[in-house]
Amino acid sequence: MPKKHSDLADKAYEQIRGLILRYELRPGQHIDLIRTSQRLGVSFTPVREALRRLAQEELVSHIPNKGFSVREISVEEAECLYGVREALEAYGIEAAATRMSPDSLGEIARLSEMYHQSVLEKIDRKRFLLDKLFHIRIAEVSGNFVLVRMLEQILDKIIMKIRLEGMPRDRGPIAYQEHLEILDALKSQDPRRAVAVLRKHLSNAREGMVSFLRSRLISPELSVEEEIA
Amino acid sequence: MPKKHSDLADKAYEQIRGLILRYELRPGQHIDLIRTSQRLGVSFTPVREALRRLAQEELVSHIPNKGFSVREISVEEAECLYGVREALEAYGIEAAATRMSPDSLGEIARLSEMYHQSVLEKIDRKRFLLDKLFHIRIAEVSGNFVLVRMLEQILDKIIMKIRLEGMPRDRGPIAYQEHLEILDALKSQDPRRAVAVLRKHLSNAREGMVSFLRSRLISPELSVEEEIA
DNA sequence: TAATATTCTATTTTATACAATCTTGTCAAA
DNA sequence: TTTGACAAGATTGTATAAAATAGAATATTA
Repeated sequence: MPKKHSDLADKAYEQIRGLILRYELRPGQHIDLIRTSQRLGVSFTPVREALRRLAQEELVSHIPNKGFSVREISVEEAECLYGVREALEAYGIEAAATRMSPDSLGEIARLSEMYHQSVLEKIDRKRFLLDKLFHIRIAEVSGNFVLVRMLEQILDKIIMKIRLEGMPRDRGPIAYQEHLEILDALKSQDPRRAVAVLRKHLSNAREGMVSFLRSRLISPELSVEEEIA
Repeated sequence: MPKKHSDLADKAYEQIRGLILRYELRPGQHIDLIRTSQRLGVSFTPVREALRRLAQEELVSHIPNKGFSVREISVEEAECLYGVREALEAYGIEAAATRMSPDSLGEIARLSEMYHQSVLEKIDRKRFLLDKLFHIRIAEVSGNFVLVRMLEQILDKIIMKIRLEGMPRDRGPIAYQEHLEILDALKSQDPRRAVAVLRKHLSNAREGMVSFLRSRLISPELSVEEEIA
């Protein structure tokens, strides 16, 4: 009988990571060791090791003698993340464009349609996941597994930021159209066009994100004023 | 004020990382918890947490119930690393080219000359460090700190691989010339040329590395014998 | 003899107790 | 208001024991 995970620290890592990405632990929130280990039904030791890993990954921050907390991603950092994302994905799609198998193309087309569905249904959680998968699958075809791993971490952080703060409402359908263009470039095995279309797609997305985040930046102070009044 | 609880796990992390990058712990070697914690003069706990972090960073591998060992980087992975490196650095230098201050340019020029010195002196350790600093400083000017952190991790792994296995002998002086070309492109604030020259530089370096590693692949036993002797 | 179970041992992993240290907030004195 | 002592609570590090596991050694079976 094969046991799935016999590594509690590993399990704790996956679980806490999930809690963070699903906002059951919110950015800025202190992560209480006792509470968390009770929640997961294990002792401190594996939880602590999990948190160290997450700190290395920069999903949580650690201040010596003060403990762990869920990392807050600033607008500036989100922009940096997008910059790196563009560089990585552009490289990935260029390599992938000439290696696309019919199977891969089919899979990516399928993901596009599912993405479209989630846009129509307005289910954010599903939509962000499918968007991520669309981009990851393309990167995977490049054959560069180092790239894939890094991109996953980048995307998770970007999603963590924008899923909390929100995005322009009309972005979804446009993104779907852009996905179709990317797919089309991939079908015609045209690396240069694929790169160009992808770059356009990502720069649009970044623009939307940044302007939206900056516009929101004014309101939290207002709410403080409101509270005083 | 005596600070005793100032994060031993962090210190252990830095120390073990150093041991790995300096080959005092060799790729493939099992990392004994007892021995290592004695060596660092601390108990298991901080060492274990450090190793978890290093596993997350993929400098050590972890097999449940078997423990930790220094990661071995294959030729394929080294190629992947180089691919990502090119993508990241190309993006970085493009952003940096228009933001170069005279100070930054001076610093980078100085690093180039020190690199040249280390090539002439044939001190590998110094040479690899200065090469890394040259590339990192340029990336820093981009202002994208996410990029810098990722690049540092990539470069450390590449260095870890090629410092152990070796590089073509004549690569040093050529690399120096290429560094000068990069510097020149930066001085003239020409992003496109900077990117082009950098890409050429890195693809030359990758070529050299890959062909050298593949040629060594035939006689790995020999090299081990030599190193022991 | 070969294949398969079954101990056994060493190591890793987890849990827990405890001490040392650090942070923070409180309260009184300046 | 500021300062500093102090207590309460949390974090960190150590030590140690219990549980789980892998790998080797041994025994059993066919």
